Amino acid sequence: MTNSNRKSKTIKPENSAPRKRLGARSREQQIIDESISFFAEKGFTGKTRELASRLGFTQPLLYRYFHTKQDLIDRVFEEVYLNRIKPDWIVQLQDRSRPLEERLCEFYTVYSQATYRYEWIRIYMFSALMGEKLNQRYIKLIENEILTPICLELRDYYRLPDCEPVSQVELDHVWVTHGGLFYYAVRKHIYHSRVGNDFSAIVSRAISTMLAGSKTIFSDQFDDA
Amino acid sequence: MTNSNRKSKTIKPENSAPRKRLGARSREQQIIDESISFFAEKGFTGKTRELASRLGFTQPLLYRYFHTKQDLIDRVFEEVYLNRIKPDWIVQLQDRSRPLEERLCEFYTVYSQATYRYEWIRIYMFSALMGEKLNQRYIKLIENEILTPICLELRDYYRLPDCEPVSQVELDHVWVTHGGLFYYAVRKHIYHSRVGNDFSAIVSRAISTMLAGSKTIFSDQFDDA
DNA sequence: TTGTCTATTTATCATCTGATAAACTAAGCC
DNA sequence: GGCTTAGTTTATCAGATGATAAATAGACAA
Repeated sequence: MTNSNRKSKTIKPENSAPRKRLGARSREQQIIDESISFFAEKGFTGKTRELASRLGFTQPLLYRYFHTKQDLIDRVFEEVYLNRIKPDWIVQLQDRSRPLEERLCEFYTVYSQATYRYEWIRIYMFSALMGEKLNQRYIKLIENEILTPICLELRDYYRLPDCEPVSQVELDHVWVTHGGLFYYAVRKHIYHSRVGNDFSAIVSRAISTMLAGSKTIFSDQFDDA
Repeated sequence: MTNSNRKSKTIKPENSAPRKRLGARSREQQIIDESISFFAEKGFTGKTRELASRLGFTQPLLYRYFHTKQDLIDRVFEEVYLNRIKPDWIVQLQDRSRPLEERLCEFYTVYSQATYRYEWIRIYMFSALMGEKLNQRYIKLIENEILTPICLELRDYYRLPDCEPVSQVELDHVWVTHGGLFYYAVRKHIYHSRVGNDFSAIVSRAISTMLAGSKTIFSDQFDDA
């Protein structure tokens, strides 16, 4: 009865491909690549059999390359979170020989190209909802390596003193713009919503608005100092 | 063997509560309430046995009130998406006898109180990742009932003509602020991140910035008209 | 008290799903 | 060819999970 609907044992001559046999290295990378795409679409409750089916082989083969499903998921996390932010971006961001508006637009262009992708955005959100610690570490990284430097550049832009540490108020304020731009990717890849197709123009307008309108917010930080 | 770890059959005198017996109505509402909290935390792959355990009764009882798990999830969706946006908010938003800045701040205060909650934000994001159609309908509702009116108020604010329909550029621009504020709730409830505790002040600064800095963005819409 | 109704539990099923062991087979080497 | 190595499949397990049927028991009425 279990065998009644299995007829593939001996009858497989019409299958054009005899059977691919990949080396361990390339097979492993192939699995990781497809897993990113697969888990991005289905979430981490996606079934191993369906993943294997997409890869064109049977489910137990996955366990030759990854001891458990969680091991595979961890590798996917690594791939998603690791080396996303290039240190050079922050260096460029702080190059005061160029206009801040230009630097910010350029930064968000390269940053968005690296992260505002279907796979990245969705895996990022899935893992955050799961309470993954990597996500929280990543947020701290963004605050320390990106938003805090931006706050300091804004102080310089508004010709304000730069003695005190960046406050939560300043941080929250740049988070609004940062989050607003990130939310473009959420609308596109998670909500599957219709969005404007010229993202660099959206960035340009958002940055221009923030610079033109935030002076008093940053100034107020030093009123009673 | 199956029975070896079951000792609750006859021995249950020490359990203080003998056994609650609720009416159908109140039990059903109790299940929905707890389900919202449960699925918000675990996602919709949360197990029915764990949900029942939280409710203090056994798993099959769920199936007396909801025919399938999906039925229960659908009820949770309804509860989350239904009647979130009160028509009066939009009426107030368009009351030009009051300053726009004041109206926008007030709107985002009531709007955030209704939606920027742990349960709501998480269920919203889980369902969006699942590709729920209700989510896409909700986004359209926001665009039509909230963001488009805001764009029209901004045109009035900048004393621009109000003849053409609201463009995608205008919409995308107010989406940045709207999304930036929404992202505050994402950081708080999904990333479990440290956020400023005075959200109304954050709203106030974001609105003030947008109004002070967006004039050229909206004006440019009518340059070549 | 007794009886009826229905809320709740116990027992159980069928299927799914992650994981393992063993059989199979393609590829390289002698 | 025959041998060895390693990539792949087949068969299968054990536990989890949504769902159902039947047994149990609290509440209320006569």
